[in-house]
Amino acid sequence: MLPDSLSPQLAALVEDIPRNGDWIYEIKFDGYRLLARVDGGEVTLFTRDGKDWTAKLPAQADAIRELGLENAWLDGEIVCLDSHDVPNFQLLQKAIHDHRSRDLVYFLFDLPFLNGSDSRQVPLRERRALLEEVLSVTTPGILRYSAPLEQPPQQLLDGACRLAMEGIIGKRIDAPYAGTRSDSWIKLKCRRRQEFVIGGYTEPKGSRKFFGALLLGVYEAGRLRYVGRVGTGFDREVLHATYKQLNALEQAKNPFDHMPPDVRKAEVHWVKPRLVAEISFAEWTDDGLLRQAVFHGLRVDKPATGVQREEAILATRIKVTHPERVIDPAEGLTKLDLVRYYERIADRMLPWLRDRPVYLLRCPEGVLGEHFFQKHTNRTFIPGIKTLDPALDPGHEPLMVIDSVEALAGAAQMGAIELHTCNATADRIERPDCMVFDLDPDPVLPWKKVVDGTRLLRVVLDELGLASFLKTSGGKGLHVVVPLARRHDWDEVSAFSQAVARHLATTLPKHFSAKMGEKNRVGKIFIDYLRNKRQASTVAPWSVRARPRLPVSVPMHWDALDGIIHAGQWTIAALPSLDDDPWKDFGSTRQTLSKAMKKALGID
DNA sequence: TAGCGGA
DNA sequence: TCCGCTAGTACAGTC
DNA sequence: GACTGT
Ligand SMILES: [Mn+2]
Ligand SMILES: [Mn+2]
Repeated sequence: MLPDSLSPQLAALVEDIPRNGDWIYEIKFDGYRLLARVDGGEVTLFTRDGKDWTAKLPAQADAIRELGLENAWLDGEIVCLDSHDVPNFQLLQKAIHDHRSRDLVYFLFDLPFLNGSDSRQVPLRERRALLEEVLSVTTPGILRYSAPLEQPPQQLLDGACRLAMEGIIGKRIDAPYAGTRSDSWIKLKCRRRQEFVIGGYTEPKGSRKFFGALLLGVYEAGRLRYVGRVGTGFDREVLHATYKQLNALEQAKNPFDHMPPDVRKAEVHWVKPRLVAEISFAEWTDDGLLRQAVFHGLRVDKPATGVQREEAILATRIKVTHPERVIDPAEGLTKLDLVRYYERIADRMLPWLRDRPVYLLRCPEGVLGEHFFQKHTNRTFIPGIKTLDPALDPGHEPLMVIDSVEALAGAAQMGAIELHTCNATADRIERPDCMVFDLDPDPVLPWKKVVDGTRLLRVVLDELGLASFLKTSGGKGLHVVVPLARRHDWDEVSAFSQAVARHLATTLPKHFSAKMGEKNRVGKIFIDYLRNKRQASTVAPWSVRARPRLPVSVPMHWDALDGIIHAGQWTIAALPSLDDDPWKDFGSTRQTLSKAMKKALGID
């Protein structure tokens, strides 16, 4: 009997090409795994986790139907081939977004059920013969048979890596179809390789001479971050030569920004972070550490301070149209300048963007041209952008999330100069995780008054017991942000912020207004608490503003407040030092709005 | 900006 | 293939 | 009820 669902066989990750057994090899498709269920005339397409994608891929469903099978389960991968016939994941995402299923190719590689019989127990060799026969009635186009590659596996792997593909898949020709991860299917991944700074070494153990492992790091925002150790890849001679160089650089102080978690103080020697090592490794772990690092030599030609984590994403740099278009006539800044800024600032900015809806202020003709605000994906496709469950904003296209350099630069390519974020994360959208006070001064108010007013707001928040963080707006005023535990709902946070604004406007009516509108803030600062409404948003930290000179909203230390001379003081061309992060404690500050605070503000 | 329909 | 057209937020607050 | 600022 034909099952309603089928769990696909997955490949186990292995390090080495197997020596025993009969294997066939295929390229590791850069696409989505797709299973097809045929029952009479009815075809359903399922993703690896069982989502029904039939409606997204009508051309493939039709093509399968035309095979005229009584019933079957077919297994394969849906891909989009680029102009060189190489599967390209980005093109695939775009084609699916655009509903262009005709441009996609469904490579089929297995046939676990056919015409009433369960072929999962028959050897792969026979299943593939059946599959080839089934597909012989159609000319290869939308459906193709994934023919095994003919060269020896090592050659295949080398070739795949040269083409920047992920690796290759091996399958045992005599094995049944396992509905789980199994070692009869293996994946051989391309190893990664880059340079790292040596920040220390450990004592040798046993018969090992000179040192045990090198402690490696990369620079991130001016600090050396530990990424793991490497203890293999050197012969005795290299070991000795490296040791001599390390010895000369020994110092008492740990050069990393944190103590490496996996080394004991007693066994470690720190060195000045000057030496650069070439390392290959299997992959980055989710914690940002190296897996299976191997030493390949010292690099004498590279300065250590330039060593950073190299992202595979850099290979897929987005295409910038009209790079020379001047988007800011005041300074002659171009669209390419904007894209480069966002690429450069991504590491700093992404933590404030990931996990929450982002809204774009798009200015395709630059800061002086018409602009519009975009909350939903609509027709725009930005490579790498994530979409949220449409249920978060019913009756609309999905909301967007940016969590990669690629998507950030892609947004800029789409003419998005400003990025605004929601005060809540997508997973708990009804519980804001911060409260924003947007200080909007009368434009003619002397700057000193703005600084004084901002300090007064801080004092009030301090007295309530709330820590707050400061940033420039990039426009006329400053922003003060209070991190919150995700406990209160929008109405509560909004009412609280309004009460704070009212309190200041009541006690210091010469300085503050709690009412919107130009007339209400003559000679004063309007404390805009309306940023705390459910559908409102605030310009994100590190966002550029769509104003002359392209100013940036920059996070600041409170004790730097007096040094600020203008809210638009920093621009994409002139940023403060990024060495330290003034908001580094933001994430660990979780505060609740207590009864006592509300009482102090007179909220019932 | 880019998708679309029409020329 | 080229060209012109068009969509793209949601509020509270103020007057 | 229209208009405004964000
Ligand atoms: Mn403002
Ligand atoms: Mn405002």
